[in-house]
Amino acid sequence: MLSLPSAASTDSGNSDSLDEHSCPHNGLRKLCECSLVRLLKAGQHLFRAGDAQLDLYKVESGTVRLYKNLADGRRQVIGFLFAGDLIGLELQAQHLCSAQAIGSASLQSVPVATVRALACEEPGVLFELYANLSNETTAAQDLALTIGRADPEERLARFLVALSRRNERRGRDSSTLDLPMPRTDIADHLGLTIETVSRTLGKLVKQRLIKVSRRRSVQLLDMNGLERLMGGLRRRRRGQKTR
Amino acid sequence: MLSLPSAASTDSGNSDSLDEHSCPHNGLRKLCECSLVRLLKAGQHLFRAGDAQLDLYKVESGTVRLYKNLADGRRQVIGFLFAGDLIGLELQAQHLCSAQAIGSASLQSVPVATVRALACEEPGVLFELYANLSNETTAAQDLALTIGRADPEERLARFLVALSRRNERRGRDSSTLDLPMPRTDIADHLGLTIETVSRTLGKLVKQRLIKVSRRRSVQLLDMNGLERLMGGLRRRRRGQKTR
DNA sequence: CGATCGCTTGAGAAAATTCAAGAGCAGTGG
DNA sequence: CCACTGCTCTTGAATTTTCTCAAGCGATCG
Repeated sequence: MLSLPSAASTDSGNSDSLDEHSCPHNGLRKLCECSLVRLLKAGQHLFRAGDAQLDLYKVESGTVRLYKNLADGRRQVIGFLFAGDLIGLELQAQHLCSAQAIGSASLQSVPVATVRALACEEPGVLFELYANLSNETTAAQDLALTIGRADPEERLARFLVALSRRNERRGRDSSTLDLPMPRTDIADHLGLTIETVSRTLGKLVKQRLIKVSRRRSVQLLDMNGLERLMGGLRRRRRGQKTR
Repeated sequence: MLSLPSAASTDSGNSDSLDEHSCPHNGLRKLCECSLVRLLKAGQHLFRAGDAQLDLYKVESGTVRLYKNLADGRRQVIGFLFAGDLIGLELQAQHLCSAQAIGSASLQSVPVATVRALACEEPGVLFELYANLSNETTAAQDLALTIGRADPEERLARFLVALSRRNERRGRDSSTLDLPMPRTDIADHLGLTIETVSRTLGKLVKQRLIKVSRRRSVQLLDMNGLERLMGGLRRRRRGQKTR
């Protein structure tokens, strides 16, 4: 009864660093039926960390960034959510991340109480939410791997390939990426500075792995090369142990 | 009906960077009743990334590390699991992390099929698993913040405070920590090298924030100081923007 | 007691950040 | 249509941080 994603690719770096949800079927459609629409302008917050969680959201259009802050303002972008993605799956009493629109966005919202009620009477709904939350967990863990152990080139490769795979799953062109977010967001997502992001993108261009047009559009020219980078077969330096 | 953790502390760095699960009540107890016990020796794997997920586990004793690898062996430790923690909540077809015992450990295991069956007939079970998975997600996101935006001193502080809060929740002494994992694990968890971990612990000692005994036992001498560090009120350098 | 393993410490090297311009693009209004 | 202005992004040079490499130390175990 539990519909589990058969995705489960081979090894490291397989899953999306962006929260990814397949098109809702059965149960989730029902949820959408009782939803209200919420429109956000560029930069507007959907909610902030610490706010009570009142609703579960689904992105209809636009892009939303999820992020956390340290007390002095340093920011970690946890993920970018696109059309079809669910926000607020944690169902905690209070939000632990902030969610903010990049450009203008529209979302559907369903009160958490409604979600719970529906989940109680229809187990399929809860199963689907569970599967989605599970993907979110995986994405966050992959992000930790990316940030914790990959160098800037690898981080960018992982980020771009993740976006590409996402496109693929949605049946869109996997080699043409639109980056709706500014470089600051990419930097804060990958644990780098904007300068390093810029320079590193430059390196990828020089290696003919990608092509960047008008700053926000990226062509992936060499998928194999990017995936090799992403996997982390680092040209090893001096004596590096292979465990 | 959904029993949500009322935890939800104020802001950043609130939640545990270690997967934390309150004592199972109601539903989960039932799961435990149909469990088998599995014993692991030091260093033995419970499963590896890519293995089919057959069971859901609960740590009975000992410590387990969850980790991911890049292709060349670089490792990111996602978290440490202690007695009471659940492993395998993602319920994906295949494991996406590896799980390995640190020292010897014992675990209870329940076949995933059994979990699903129980979850179908008893919604409370699924709700509890959901809440636990939600905590795991939060932990992974916090880890991303830690690794992505905190300096080594802050990372260690966050790590130690997380362990302390965990102890507190379990009703144990929150200022005496036992670190069952070697420095390599801490380094791979926090995105540092063992040398940096060692030096940074030294700094914390010199600041009288902690005391280290016999390498694996840590006394937290100044909780406020540690929490200040953890929050990230960084002595700001030159002109740092405050957003 | 010597060996091994885990950890610490130091010195030098590499990498990413910081600071400071400068370039490219978009939108505005003359 | 074209300056003008503001913003984002890129590039360069210097600095800082962390990593790397290499010992050294201290326990624990045959």
